[in-house]
Amino acid sequence: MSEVRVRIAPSPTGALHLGLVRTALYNWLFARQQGGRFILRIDDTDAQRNMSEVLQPILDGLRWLGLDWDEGPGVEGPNAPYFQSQRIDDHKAAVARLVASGHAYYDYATTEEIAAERLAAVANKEGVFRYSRRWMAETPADRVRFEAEGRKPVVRLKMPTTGALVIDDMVRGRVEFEWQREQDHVIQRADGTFLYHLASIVDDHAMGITHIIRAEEHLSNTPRQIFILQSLGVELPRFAHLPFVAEPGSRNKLSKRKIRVYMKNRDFSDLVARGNKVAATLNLETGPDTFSPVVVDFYRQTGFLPEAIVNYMALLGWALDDKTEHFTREDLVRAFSLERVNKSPASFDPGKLMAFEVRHMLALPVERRVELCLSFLKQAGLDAAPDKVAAIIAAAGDRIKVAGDVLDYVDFFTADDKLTRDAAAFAKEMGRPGTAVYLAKFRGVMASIVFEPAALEKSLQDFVAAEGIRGGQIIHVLRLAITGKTVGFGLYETMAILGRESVLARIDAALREAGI
RNA sequence: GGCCCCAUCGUCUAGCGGUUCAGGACAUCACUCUUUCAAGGUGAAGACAUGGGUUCGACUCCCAUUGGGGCCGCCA
Repeated sequence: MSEVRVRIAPSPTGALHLGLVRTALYNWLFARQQGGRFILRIDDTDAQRNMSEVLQPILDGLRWLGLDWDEGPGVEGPNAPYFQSQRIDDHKAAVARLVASGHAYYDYATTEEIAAERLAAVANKEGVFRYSRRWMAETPADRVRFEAEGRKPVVRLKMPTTGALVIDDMVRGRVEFEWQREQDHVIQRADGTFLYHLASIVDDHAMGITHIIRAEEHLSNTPRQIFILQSLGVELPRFAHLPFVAEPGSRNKLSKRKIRVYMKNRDFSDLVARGNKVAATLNLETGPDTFSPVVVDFYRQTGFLPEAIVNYMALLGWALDDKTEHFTREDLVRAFSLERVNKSPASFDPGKLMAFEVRHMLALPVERRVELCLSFLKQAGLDAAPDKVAAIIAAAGDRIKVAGDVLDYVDFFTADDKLTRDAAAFAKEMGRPGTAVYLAKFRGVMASIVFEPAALEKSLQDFVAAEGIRGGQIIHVLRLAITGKTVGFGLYETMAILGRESVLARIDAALREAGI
């Protein structure tokens, strides 16, 4: 049994799309589990410009997710080069062999002539269009004759016209195609360049790929690739065609061009809102092509945990059993199998992704969470003390779902007299009879007590009892005074984190603001 | 239009002929707890697309229909 070798072969498009992430993940898991190699090849074309600009986000995204490749850009390996555009000698040799063995031919039809045949086929309701091979050059003499007419040749596959191809797909099982439905596909253009289906399968073979695990959209293209391999007299790899990652709440393929439609999904728009909040605080670029929940960079920039995304994406089309959901990367490597990959498309559910994010975040040691949050506070220009951040994280509980959420609490670090308050809520509370007096009085009490949650709670309760009021009459105004908000975590924890000095200063500022 | 693929709660799924009036998770709803917001606790609602077979028995096997998706390029 030879070593398992799998690959992903993205074309560089400037962003790492979730669909590619899922394909990459399944390839990676399969390779790691089988002790094989995971290869990254870039299916670029000569025409592509600004290579590093369009490639870098994909490389960065894969690395961030921990999907490290054993061969490919940046690590190289024995099958270099890992860019399709640099392997044209192989493609050229393959086409030459195909022509020599009679499995491909020079075709001198013009695009207009082909179009006319296709049109006629449609008019006759023939179903499949099959090229007549009228301008096929069968002998060198034909070539000379056609060229004398000023024609330029493409190279076409001479597809079989009888029989059927049976593919034993690792996720779909037996799939059958009749050869007569297949066309004489072009594999080399008139200008000498090669087409994707030729280049891709030739590269796969040259790189010793044993399992081609890719999206379902390639299933219909498999016969022509197998024909090429068979014609070359070469061993076939196994195929596994994965279902699509679909849109939220639908079976359509997830696309980065339909963000506006997805925004109708509440979980999706919540996700975007969360990202935008972080982006606004940090002045991040929020172009729809890069800062979108369909693209991995969005998650990195808003402070998601890569392990949460990996866990969630693994379950989008695969399940171990009826209850196991929480997986670490190691768990997945151990448990994954192509046999248990589902056949039907799985729609991306932003709400469930968030649930995995929270679970993984809570499972992290506090120091690690502090570290992550600290980096966001730093990006916001705050020189926060780790102790204080740790205290905030402890008090916040699962309110900090993604590391970027810590920016909701920048008020803990702003100057005491610079705090902005929810004016309407503050005015409403201060409007209640006696409130200002209670606030001022309790300020006096706090000047001399220990600033710990338990002690603070006791003194507030004593104060409430002594004054004969209900807790709510002082608690709400106090929260508004020291945080400026009506919502937040436990009041006593909040006060303890701020410390006596800040709390007193903020109450003073609040009283001043209220004109007292 | 031809071919290929797919079909269990809103979503992700378990189920590989009988132990399932279909189990779990996310979301939803109600109640509860409560100094706010979360969280927590308790509970509820919610699915085998349809029609034929096969079988003693079908969510599970077969066929058809319907619905969804994909591929049919001198795109990748």
